[in-house]
Amino acid sequence: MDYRKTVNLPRTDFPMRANLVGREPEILRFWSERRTFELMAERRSRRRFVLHDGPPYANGHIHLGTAFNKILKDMVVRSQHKSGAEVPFRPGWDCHGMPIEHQILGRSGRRKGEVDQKVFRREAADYARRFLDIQRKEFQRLGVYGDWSHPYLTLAPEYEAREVRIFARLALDGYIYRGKRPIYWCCNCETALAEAEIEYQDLPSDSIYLLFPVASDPDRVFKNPANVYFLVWTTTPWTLPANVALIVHPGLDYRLVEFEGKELLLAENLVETVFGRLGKKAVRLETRLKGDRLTRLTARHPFLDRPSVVVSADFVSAEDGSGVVHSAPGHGEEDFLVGREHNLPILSPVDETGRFTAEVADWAGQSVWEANPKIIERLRERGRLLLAETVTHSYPTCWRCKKPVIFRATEQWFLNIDHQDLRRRLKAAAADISFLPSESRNRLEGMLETRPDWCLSRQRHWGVPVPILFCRACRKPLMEQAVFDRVAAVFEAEGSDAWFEKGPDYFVPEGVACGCGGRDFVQEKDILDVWFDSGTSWAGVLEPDGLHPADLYLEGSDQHRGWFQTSLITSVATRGVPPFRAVLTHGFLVDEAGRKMSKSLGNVITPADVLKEFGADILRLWAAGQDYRNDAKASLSLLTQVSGQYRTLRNTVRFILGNLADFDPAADALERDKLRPVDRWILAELAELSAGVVDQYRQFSLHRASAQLYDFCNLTLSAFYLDILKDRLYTCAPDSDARRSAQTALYLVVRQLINLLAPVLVFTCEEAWRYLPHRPGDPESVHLLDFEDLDGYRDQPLRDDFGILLEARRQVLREVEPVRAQGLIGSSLQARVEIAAAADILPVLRRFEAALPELLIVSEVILVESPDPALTRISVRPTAWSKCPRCWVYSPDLGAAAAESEVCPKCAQALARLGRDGQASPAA
RNA sequence: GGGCUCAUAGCUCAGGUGGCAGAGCACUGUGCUGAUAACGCAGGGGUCGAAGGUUCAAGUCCUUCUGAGCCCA
Repeated sequence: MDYRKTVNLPRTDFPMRANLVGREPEILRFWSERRTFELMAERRSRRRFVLHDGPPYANGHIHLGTAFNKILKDMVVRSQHKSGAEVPFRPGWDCHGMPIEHQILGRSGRRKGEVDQKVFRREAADYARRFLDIQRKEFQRLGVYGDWSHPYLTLAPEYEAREVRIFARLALDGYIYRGKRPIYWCCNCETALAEAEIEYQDLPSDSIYLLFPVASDPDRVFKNPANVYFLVWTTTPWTLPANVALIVHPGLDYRLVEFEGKELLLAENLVETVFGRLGKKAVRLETRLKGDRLTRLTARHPFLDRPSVVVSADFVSAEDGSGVVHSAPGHGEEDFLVGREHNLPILSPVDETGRFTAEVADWAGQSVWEANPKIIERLRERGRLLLAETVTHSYPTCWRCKKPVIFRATEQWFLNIDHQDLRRRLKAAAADISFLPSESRNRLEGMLETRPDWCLSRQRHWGVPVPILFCRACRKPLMEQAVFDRVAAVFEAEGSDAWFEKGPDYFVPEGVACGCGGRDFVQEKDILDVWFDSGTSWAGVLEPDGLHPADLYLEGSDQHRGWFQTSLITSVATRGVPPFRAVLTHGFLVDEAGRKMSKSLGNVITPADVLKEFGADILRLWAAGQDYRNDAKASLSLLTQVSGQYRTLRNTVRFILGNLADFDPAADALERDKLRPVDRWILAELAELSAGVVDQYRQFSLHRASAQLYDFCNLTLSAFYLDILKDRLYTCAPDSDARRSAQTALYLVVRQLINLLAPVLVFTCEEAWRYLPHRPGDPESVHLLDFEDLDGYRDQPLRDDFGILLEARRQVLREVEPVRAQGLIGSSLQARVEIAAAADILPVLRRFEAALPELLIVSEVILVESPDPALTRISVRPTAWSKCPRCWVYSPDLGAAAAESEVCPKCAQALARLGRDGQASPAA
């Protein structure tokens, strides 16, 4: 007889093959039709969790890094939602700034000065909106939850108005000043750059050693000052026309050496290095003195008729150059600070295109790069050059055009980072923020410690204008509440384009006049740094909805110097509190070898590639698996590895669903105390897992949560629990307590698995949810279901017992293997196992003796006390019993139940219960 | 040059307060054929980046070095 029809084999329509590429769009349509995200957003709760979306730049398609960031946010948001929180999540876009301006100028071949700003701004806005739409669709395709119909845009009128109000608050409180100081300047883009807009590259530079003759020596530190020269090192010859000082290190030893008739002064410990480079010998003279004894000296400029005073500063390196550096306060941050301390003039004879102005008569109109070799040549002619060579070192470049930038002193608007002790308040605020990983606190604090004032102005077209009016008569800026209010009100009603379309009178309320009595004003032309746009998003987005401060900001680690910092500054300065309670940073995207992804290396993977090849859930599972303290590694082979893990998860779910085809949780579930021990045990394990995973989610530890879930499916379920359950599920009568006990446990297991995995595998879990037998009142989407509490199933004593049983099982399995290798048995059911148990485990084995064949998947187990109480011995041989043709377990009692029967007693009972036709007929 | 971080199996990573090197993937062998483009079992594979030190005992603590990454100059 064919007994196959009498056993309860798994049945489900949940497909083994995922076909994510085809199925995910269908599920997206389902969410859209059923308004699933809206229903999620409608949840109201005592606990609110605000993750504020850092706005990606509305330019180009999303890349894998953007996708990674958004998926991490989504998993955090969704797990918070399932933990019972109310989670408003409003995605946003950064719409102003250089990248868009660059694009639009580039494709029309125009330069900055050749466009009509009003028309240009309209084009830029269209461009930003177009890419916002593209990126929105791309994010949605990844299954990311959010209020996609109402994203925030930094170009929205109400956003701009709130930004202006923050600027106004800062200005009225005295944080904003206009000043001349050196800033990063891109000669190609003709604009100031913020620190966050700088990229470092290895580039060759001139490296020259030159001579500054001593001009005066009031303390007579030299015997023959007229023949003494400072030996000076620099890598930027073009800054020499702006030289006003030489800087020495106060604590360093300086030595006079004789070379070709001249006496040269340089750091003692660098003498060998310098003259070694030159390949010449220098003779050390007796004179030797500390740097601080040099500071009353004056030197003479090597080719201009100008003195160069000698000052000291700690930053002078004792390892590079000569220990004497030339200082041009208009061309360097440190030089500027030293210059300010000594009241030195700030010369900056370079225009916005990087050409010398008329102040530098000899090279006026030439770019600083063209002038470099000519300046070197001039030094040579004057006999002031000792050595010229080329070095390669890391040099700041523009993030947009990749050209080297220069330091250039110009009039700019700044935020004074030390006003009212702001720097200290920022650091104090950082102490109250929680950082993940914790190292990032150091990093942010270190940057706050040393950061210069924030240069807020940009000489560009596409941005929010610096909302300042100057008095035409006295040139003083008009900083008054009434004026700022008016500007903000106009922006709110008309957008910031009004600034460029309307005259100054439009923004000056009736009766307002300058302190000098002037009533005639001109508008500032510069726009605000785009980082000021996004740095005030807490005011533009969170505050209006009462969501400031946010619970979490979650961005790549580059935002330490970007968004985290700019947001912190504006919020602490104007509100006294940070805009976030916690900061989570993740690493950058690299390939398998840890290299940065780049077109030239050909190792770039795009989200579109992954979607086409694998599906969004695979990308999400990959993202969940990344430990965000390290860089995120992505490659084809790593993604293939991830899809293998996905298959394991999917198959586990599918197998369980198949065994629940005839199970109605409302009618068929058994009470906990009616369950078999192993079923109670798996629920105890499940309860433990759930608590662990929910806790990991709470700590945003996604990679641990996903690893725990995977291990549970793979090790606890697939390799053990599901394997031993098959006999009971397949061969017991469908409605027997033995089978219902297993199904009761399986139901809770798979329901919980689907739910716990749902923040990661948003599509697959939604799909699986449709195949799960439902309880009355279940929501139609798994994403509307909260995490369910299983603490009632915890049972540590039982887990301890199973710890012993599972260890014994491992030993048995190992012993089965050689018997199999000898060809004595195939299936483990052919085995007879004799366990001589050690004293410490014997009582537990005895207690579970009846279940041992099931747990070991063997037919016969003989348990005895070991002669050596310290040692468990296991022996395996083929059983002498016969195979039951229905359940395949070997039995001594085949046919005992009835004369015509050939099956074992257990099967006979099941068949009797099934009825005459013997048809297993699950009531599906 | 400064700050921070990392280095454990071919790959991805676990290894609070020092106590016999772990898991998954991959690989090899094998069983089952009632999870079958599945599932089970077993196995090989590591001088824990290098060198010193503390200790009865170091992947773990200390020092130095090497290499890599990020940020800053």
